[in-house]
Amino acid sequence: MLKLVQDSPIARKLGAFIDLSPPDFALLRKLHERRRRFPVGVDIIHQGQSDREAYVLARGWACSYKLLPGGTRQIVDFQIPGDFLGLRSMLFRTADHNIEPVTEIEAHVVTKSDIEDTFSRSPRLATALLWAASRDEAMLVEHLINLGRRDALQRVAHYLLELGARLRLVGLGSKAGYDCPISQYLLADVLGLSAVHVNRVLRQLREQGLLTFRDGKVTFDDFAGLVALAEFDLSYLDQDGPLFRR
Amino acid sequence: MLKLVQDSPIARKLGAFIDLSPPDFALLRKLHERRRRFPVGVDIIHQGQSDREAYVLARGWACSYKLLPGGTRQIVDFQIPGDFLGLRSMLFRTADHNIEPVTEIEAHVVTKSDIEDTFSRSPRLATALLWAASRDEAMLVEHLINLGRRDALQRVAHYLLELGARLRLVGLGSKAGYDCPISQYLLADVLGLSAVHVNRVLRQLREQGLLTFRDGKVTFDDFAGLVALAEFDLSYLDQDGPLFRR
DNA sequence: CGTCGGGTTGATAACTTTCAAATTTCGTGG
DNA sequence: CCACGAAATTTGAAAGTTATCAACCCGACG
Repeated sequence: MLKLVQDSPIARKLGAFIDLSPPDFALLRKLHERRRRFPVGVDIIHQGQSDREAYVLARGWACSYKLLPGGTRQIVDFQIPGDFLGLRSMLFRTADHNIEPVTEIEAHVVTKSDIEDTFSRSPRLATALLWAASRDEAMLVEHLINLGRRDALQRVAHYLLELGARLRLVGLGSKAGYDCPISQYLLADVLGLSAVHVNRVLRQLREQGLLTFRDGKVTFDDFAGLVALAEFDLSYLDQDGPLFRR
Repeated sequence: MLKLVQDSPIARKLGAFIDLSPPDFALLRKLHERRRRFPVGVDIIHQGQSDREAYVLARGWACSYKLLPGGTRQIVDFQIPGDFLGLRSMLFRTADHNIEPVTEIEAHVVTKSDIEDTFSRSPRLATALLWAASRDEAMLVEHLINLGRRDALQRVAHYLLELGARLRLVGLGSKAGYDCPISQYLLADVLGLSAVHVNRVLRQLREQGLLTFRDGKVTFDDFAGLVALAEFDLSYLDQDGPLFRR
């Protein structure tokens, strides 16, 4: 069972920041008690809602998004195993965005008191949580830059590379590629492009021998070339191994 | 002196979230001890740097940005009095972005131990800090949506409205308008547009009687019309008065 | 004065969206 | 096993938005 916890996505991720101690694992194990399953397509958190519960994604993919009056939507990001869902809405009066499973997902419930417990019992783990939140924000910033200053080709390449790096961190991908259950429509909504254009860009990347996205799999055909094209520098992910050691 | 602290931008801002108690003011007053001045145009934090110090902006405007290999840059956001500078880079191995004063600024130094102190001595104030951080992230998300799904006209209108709302919160603006020391070039870099296009859009907004941005002043000529055009809904700023009361 | 940064404007080029339609994929029921 | 319909992908053509390039203007300042 302890081994199970060590292999969980959240432990892998936090373990990249601090060396987790046995008591830390115990706290994490407690998180694993309340596991809940959610079907595809039904919001698990939605704008305006004010219940105070967050989750750690254990299996499957989700996405956080906001709907605009015009009917369009912007996906803020996809969440993969080990990511938090709705941590910010726990602190706000009302949730300011929606979260929806992209595949069937399983998630662990995190309550406000869990967080408070963690903060009082394990400052180290608390630091790791803050680091995780900071890292989420850094990804948000990079995403902002993607939308603001990169053209569609770079944008697609950069985002798929980032997803790859995040998945590697939790053991779900490699430099060869990864399973990616998102449609071109979803990719369009996260990248601020139209689905049609995403399709064209994917073709271009494929024809240039850089990457193939087909049948729910992203394959990096030329990792180095892709990194160069996207000007991808993963230092913003801050994942070069534990910063604080025991 | 106590009065001075209560009127400080940071106290005004946090006061919108919790009713601050006298001990809270005392802690905030401590923050006000180390005040430092920085000239225009010289980075106070830059990418890759790893000293661990953050600031609370007391006077003037700053901006956080990232440079891209091509020579372009994306401004992540402008910071106004009461905002934190570099809180995230304190937690990261190395800063992942730059911060540069837009005007001459004065800022209060915040160290890691200040934060730890606050967390242990005043859980209420700590909550307020987390709220402030969450609010920053919510603004980042809204900014992302701006870049991803709004055209240039809405984008400019929305951002200038947001700045107005933020400035009102710290007593530096009204629904009539505010002083805004940023050039059209800077506005272009924060909105992911070219300076030329920003100029055209500003002209359009002016000619439609919506807003005037001239001589360092933003004037809302038709606040309601502007809100409608930008589909501006400030609930994401979560500033409808203290959530937690004493 | 002369220069320099910021603002303004016009013309052209590039990129991306929109609209429309064909094709493929895939789950489901016959 | 095949047929069918819905959803996702693919492609072309036209329209729209924004960037780029190139001037010109203006006030601040040495």
